[in-house]
Amino acid sequence: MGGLEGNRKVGRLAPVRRTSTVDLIAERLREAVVDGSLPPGTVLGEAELAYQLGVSRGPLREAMQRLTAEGLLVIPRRRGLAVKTMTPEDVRDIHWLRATIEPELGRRLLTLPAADRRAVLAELGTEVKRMQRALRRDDARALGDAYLDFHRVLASWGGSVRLARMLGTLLIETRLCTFSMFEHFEVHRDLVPEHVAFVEALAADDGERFGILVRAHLEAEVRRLLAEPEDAKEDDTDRLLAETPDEPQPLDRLDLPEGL
Amino acid sequence: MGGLEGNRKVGRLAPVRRTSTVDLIAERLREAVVDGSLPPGTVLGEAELAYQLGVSRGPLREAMQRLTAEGLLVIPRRRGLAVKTMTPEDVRDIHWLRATIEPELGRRLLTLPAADRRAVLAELGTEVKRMQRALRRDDARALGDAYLDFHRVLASWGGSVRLARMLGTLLIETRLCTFSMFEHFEVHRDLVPEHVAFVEALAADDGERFGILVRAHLEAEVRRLLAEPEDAKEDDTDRLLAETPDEPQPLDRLDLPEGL
DNA sequence: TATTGTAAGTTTGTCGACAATCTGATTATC
DNA sequence: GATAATCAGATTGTCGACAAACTTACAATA
Repeated sequence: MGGLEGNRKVGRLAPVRRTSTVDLIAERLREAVVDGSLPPGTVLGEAELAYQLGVSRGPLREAMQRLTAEGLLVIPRRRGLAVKTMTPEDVRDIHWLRATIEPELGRRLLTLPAADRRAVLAELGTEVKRMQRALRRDDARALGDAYLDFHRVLASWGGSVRLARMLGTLLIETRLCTFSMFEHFEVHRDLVPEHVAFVEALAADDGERFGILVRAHLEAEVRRLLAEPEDAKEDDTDRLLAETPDEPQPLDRLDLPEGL
Repeated sequence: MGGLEGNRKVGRLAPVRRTSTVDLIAERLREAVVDGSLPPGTVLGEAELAYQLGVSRGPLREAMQRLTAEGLLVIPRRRGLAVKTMTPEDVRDIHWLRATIEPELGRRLLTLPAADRRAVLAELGTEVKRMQRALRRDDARALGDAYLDFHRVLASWGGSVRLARMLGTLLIETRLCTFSMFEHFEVHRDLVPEHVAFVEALAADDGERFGILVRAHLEAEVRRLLAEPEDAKEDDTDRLLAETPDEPQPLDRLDLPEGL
């Protein structure tokens, strides 16, 4: 009788979460992208990468396709894989999209039952505290991670699987924007008070104010990221990546994700 | 001098669009999904499908991963690939998302320069005419195709690559909703006047009205699709697919696309 | 009769190998 | 001296094959 307790409702076992190798590789690659071990413009050979991951090239190539569909990787012809370098246009696009999505998420959050709403606010509060601790330690990396998790919490409670997935990708792309524009993290002091204000607005049931604050934050981020538009990263890796033409692509049909 | 004319600006040749095999396969699969040759719940073996497409299993598996990331396919463990069957919850999610996105697109369209705006209206008008012709012929298939293209035009002029890509996927998913709920197309008479009204609202610069109309249309679509929630498609293919549990999945972390 | 155990068959998941292609540099020619 | 052509090297794209895992059917037992 001791030991395996808790299976009171016998028909309701939690399903076993078995994850495939491709999933593991994809997750590993995403981690590497967000933590900066694969900076934008990195061009890696498949054989080398597969060896590092301890898998064969087959599953790796499958995972690459997954990341490509998410827009985090580009696959230049016969040149392995490259982490996407975000252009100023990408920066604007990503942040504009987030500025459209996140206020909507806030609005949806406020329609949740009271218990759930308390739970969300608690989770958000936890992340803000993480941000505060990171700021005190001047740990830009930890600050950025907590920032991502804060917005991931927002996504996960939005009630839409698709939107959550999309915002999750957008957040990784946001991180790529930072890496594409600057060489490394920098501590961003305004971030914490801004997010405290976000939580306060939500706690006060003021979805309108939340939206305004979020939009202001994101616009400020765009300005900060695009402050010096020209001198940002002009090394050779970018030119290799530029094989994918960003400007002259014919605008007749950009309907579906196709390698890009 | 005859022959190859038109290269006046010599430095501005259109880049050669070379498409990889994986791209071709992925596009082919998407076509098959939208035209109904791969109905929701279809479980196909890799070898069989690869043979039909005339390729090896390698590239096919890579394309599968691409479609999986888009949410059109699910990959049950060791059971090949299955076209996603949309649940009522999916139907609501997809249409709610579209109801959030498309009004925003309309608003953005109205900020375009006059010339572009005329071009959009022209393209939209063309699609509406296609819808009208299809309706006169009682061709539900053609009507549905024109419907998709109408909204694709909307997406392509929205000024956001990411949003365009996302709406493109959402539209295919919309088609999957139809296939998941009904056995086949049905001619939908209200569709044409509704879309005429959309174009009129845009032509009148009334983004507000456009948004209201679009939301109304999408809500009506949800009601129509979920009219008979129980008797819709209860064959064995669905149960096979149900290996991916829709209800009892632990809701702790739904942050990133992982197979699902 | 229902349930469990066993076994065969089929299919996936993974790996290794081959060939086509691209890159980069070196050489020859105008 | 600069441009074009050639050649070697390396890497991707694709295919075939093997082993593990899962499914399904059948048989045995309680």
